[in-house]
Amino acid sequence: MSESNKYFISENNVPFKQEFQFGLSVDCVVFGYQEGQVRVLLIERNADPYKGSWALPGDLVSLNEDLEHAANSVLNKLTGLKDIFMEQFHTFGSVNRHPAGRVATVAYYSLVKSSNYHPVASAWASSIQWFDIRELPDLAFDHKVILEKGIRTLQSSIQYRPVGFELLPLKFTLSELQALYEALLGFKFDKPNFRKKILGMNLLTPLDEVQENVWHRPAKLYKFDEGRYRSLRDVGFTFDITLKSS
Amino acid sequence: MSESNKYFISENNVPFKQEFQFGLSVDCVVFGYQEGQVRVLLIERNADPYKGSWALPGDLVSLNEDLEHAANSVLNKLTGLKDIFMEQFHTFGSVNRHPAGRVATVAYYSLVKSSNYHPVASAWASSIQWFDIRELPDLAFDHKVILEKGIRTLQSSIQYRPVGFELLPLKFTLSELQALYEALLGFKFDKPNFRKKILGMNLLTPLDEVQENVWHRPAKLYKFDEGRYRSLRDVGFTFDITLKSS
DNA sequence: AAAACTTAAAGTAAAAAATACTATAAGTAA
DNA sequence: TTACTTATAGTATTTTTTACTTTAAGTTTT
Repeated sequence: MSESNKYFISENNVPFKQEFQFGLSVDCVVFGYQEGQVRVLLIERNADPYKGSWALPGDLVSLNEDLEHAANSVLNKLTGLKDIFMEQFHTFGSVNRHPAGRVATVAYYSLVKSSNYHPVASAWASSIQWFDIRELPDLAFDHKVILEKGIRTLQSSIQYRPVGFELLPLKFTLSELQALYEALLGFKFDKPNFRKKILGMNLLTPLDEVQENVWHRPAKLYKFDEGRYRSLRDVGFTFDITLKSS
Repeated sequence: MSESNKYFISENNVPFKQEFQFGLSVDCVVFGYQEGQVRVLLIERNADPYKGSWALPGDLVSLNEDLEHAANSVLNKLTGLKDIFMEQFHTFGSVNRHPAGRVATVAYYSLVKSSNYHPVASAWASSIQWFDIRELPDLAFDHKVILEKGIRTLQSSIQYRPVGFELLPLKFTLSELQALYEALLGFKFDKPNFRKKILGMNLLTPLDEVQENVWHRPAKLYKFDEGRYRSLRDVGFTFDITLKSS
């Protein structure tokens, strides 16, 4: 490539040199939490390439579209989900990752309460399904690699900032919060110590209510202190706690 | 965009729909450490756009080139630096970030001992210079934003894994290590406690040598325990220590 | 109604770590 | 010899972590 015309622009203002023949796509790793289970949202492709395969929701970005916008609009187009906050975590750009040409993909992830969302397959998704992250099907393109990196990113992110506000009911028990952490991180904690750790963060406000309709001693209900939650999320903290012992 | 020909490929196997008119670039944020100072490597552009401006070393990726390769080869082409391990940290893809068309850029960062490297301007870099990260010039494109995100990424990364092996001389004093941490994080530690914390990690091997040619009491020299260093880097840890008190 | 069972939650003792210092040592420079 | 500078050991207090034990509050079974 000669330098002199590297940035040459054609008359209709479209660059046409070989450097401008990339495709750019976004892929969304949407994690859904419900009752101790972490799942990820996959679509079944109804378009080539990889027609019939499971894949992450994703698509090519339009030339006049920002990345964040593309991520949300693609997700909406394929699944009906709207207004989901997604965070970029990595870009995958191997030369041969896409059969139709050179396509780099920017991957986003998100963690939502799956009971709040009811995805509906549309566009070139013939079906759509939550999969337990421990039981994944084969995936199109390099989506397996993307998804695995997404899982690692999720797990490390929750060590440095609080989770739960968007995932648990408004009022919840400490055991429910513990189950959430255990599902996300994949291991168990000692119950009394988990309680002390969490309570010591001043993150929770105890309520004057207890569980109902349970066949054992009802647990006290808590809610998040929203101000404290936000400040911890922004400042960050370190969640390190002993593993299982019970 | 109609679905039927979304992945249509022309006869010479080049996709030509509007989705394949992106440019993709890489930009390198190379941090250099030397004697308590953290600097970043910038080039002065000798090509349009932004000719004459300071910028991060970076360029468009070729169609048949992987991202990591592009990052290293661009850096080498512009600065002469070779074999620098760089880590991807974010992709910037605003619609109008590049005047020549739609270009998304994948940003990489690295941290090296600057005395080991002697960058030489070449290709479309008319000059090259290390800048103290606290005194940055105006930058081309959105490089200021990229660089600032790079600094934040660097600072948070060193809280979760050890640094220093590649940045300090083979034999170093605890004060030199402390100066490194203070420069990277931007604040001071209590000296005795820093020593205890670091020594308690079993990361350092004490040597039977002391500093020479200093006009005060010579400090003991240490080296990194390479095995321990690697395992801490892989497993991760949390470096949290009290701020200044001296 | 008592006993068995299940989960919640408080408490506690020991160990480890963090914190804020003080004191001392080992050199150079005046 | 004295002042000065930096290194480094030490220490006492507080805080946190860890690994438990005990007690409480309910339901279900007998």
